[in-house]
Amino acid sequence: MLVDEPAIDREFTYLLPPELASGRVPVSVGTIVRVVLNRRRLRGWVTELDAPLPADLELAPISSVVGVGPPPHVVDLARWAAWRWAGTRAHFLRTASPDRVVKGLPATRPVNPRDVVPDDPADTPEWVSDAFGAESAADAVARSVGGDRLPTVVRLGPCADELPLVVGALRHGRSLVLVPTVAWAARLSGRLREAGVTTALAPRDWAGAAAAHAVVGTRAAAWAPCESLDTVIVFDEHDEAYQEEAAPTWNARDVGVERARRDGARCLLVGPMPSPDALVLGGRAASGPDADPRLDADGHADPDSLAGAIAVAASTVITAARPVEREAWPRLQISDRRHDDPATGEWCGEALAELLRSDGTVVCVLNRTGRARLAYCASCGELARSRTSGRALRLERQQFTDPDSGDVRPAVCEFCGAMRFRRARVGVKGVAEEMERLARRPVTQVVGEPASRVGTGAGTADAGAGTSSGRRQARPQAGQAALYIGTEAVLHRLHSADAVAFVDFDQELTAPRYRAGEEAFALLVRAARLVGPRSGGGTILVQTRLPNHPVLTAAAGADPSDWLRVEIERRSAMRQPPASTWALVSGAAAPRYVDNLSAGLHAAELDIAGPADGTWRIRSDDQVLMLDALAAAERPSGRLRVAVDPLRA
DNA sequence: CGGACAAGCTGA
DNA sequence: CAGCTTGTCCGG
Repeated sequence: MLVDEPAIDREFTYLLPPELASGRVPVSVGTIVRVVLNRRRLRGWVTELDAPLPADLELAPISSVVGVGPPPHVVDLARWAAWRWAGTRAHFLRTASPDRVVKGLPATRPVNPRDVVPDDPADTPEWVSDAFGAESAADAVARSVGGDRLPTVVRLGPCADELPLVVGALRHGRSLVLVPTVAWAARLSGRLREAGVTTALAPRDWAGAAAAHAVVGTRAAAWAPCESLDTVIVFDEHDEAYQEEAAPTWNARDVGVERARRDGARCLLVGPMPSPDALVLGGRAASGPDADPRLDADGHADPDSLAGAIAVAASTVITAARPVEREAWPRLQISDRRHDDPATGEWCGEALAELLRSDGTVVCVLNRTGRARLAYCASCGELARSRTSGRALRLERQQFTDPDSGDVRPAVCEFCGAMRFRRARVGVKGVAEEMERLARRPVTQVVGEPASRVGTGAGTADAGAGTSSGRRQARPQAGQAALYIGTEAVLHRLHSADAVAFVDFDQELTAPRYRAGEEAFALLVRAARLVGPRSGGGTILVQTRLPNHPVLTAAAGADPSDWLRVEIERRSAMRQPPASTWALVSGAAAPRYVDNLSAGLHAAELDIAGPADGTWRIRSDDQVLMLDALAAAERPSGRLRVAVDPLRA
């Protein structure tokens, strides 16, 4: 058995007294038990029955059987995840276990889809049938080399209804549906129940998940105790909410993909923009040393075949017809700040001013961080950016510093040759006050937790209430029109608006993070959900000095494929995830752990850099080799953090 | 992790 | 040298 103490990542053997073996809770792999280890009473999981008896050792008995735990295949999944994110099994088994004691599971009945899902193929859009229909090219490739069914990537506009896809899946059998937010999970499970589907909202209804036909939930639901899944669907698979920020930095989408692979289930990765990670998953069954059709005989990735696999996946993305996808996006209006009349204020262009004076509900987004970072040409208005990475250059004493290379060069505009630059400077408080004056109506500020009002006017901040069932609210109620300003949190707290305006989008587009473009796109997706579909007449307004940035072109045209191609090429060229696997190693024990790594078998093929700020960066183009090396290196005692492919790096 | 036990530091 | 801190080891 394994104790619930991640720092003790070792198995111990105990005796199972006959009276506990025949108790109310049957003992199997995954069962939660209580033991005494080194005078401490600890909870833990059974990992093996009839384990070999260690010689010359008096075994202690298990103290008690606590309750039902994760099923054996989930215990094994935890073993895989511990390898995949260089963590401990206990960490994942915790996530996979109920938060209260469960003494028994409801009986699993065979699923008859006709009984639980209204059969209305006439209402089923073509792209939904496509997602379940003929084997995709990627499937065919995988089968031809004897591999498993690969995930299918489905592009679904932000305002499209997800229900037909879920219903399509339920017609085939049991489904695990992952969504990024609790509100979304609650809404979807409510709709499924209304339709008569036996639904469990995981992880709250942990035991129910074992027998339900549909299991719906957020990140932790990837570990729900369901059996014999037919389909795993991940909605908004690009969403950062799926990834744990603390080490181990596991991602629920990836767990879902692996789970589907192990169950032989269909896997749909759905979202307005297929993430580069999803395309890699769709192109290779990234599933450890066991079986991977894209790996050579020694289990290592061939970069050429990986690139080919990504290309196959990209070309087999399932999409709705163009007009349908366009309808699922609101209009995107780009306000080019390079030539805007500065008389309307440093932060506010003509288009935004007009929007503020309108009588609709307008949500303004302004991330206050790094506000003094951007510099733009005083004569032509172009933003100063690195030619290689597109990141914003920092202006100091008439000189530019490239955040990547550290190169310093004189501040000369690459577009017009002028030598005078201004700093883009916007503070949220000042903007809120000026905005109120400009709009002649109260502005509600949404930053941290509760919404607070600025100024004196009335105006209610009915944020975060969320509807628990029914369709996403598309339009605000009459008379509720209001003006909001906030950090991106405002997009999570409100659920509908006539317009969303990004006061300074360049900050998102040029942020010094390799996922900046993806994150910027994700913001536009959130905004689109507030505003509603194209026919609703709502608008996303983006103030920018980069009006031709591919992220903006993608959202404006409701087609992210061109941008995605560029993004994947850049990630490959710069050896960023998912083209390369990274691990950040820090903590007091980090120096000794890195020593062990460099002394290991494949050290020559690892790119070890650091320490910078006490953190080492390990990198390899070969994920399997890298993760094997991380697992093989002995972990010295003391604090050690290993973050595999963290979001911010 | 946290209890045990050993080795090191301190103060009257 | 008792009393306390700090460090290392190890668990069934």
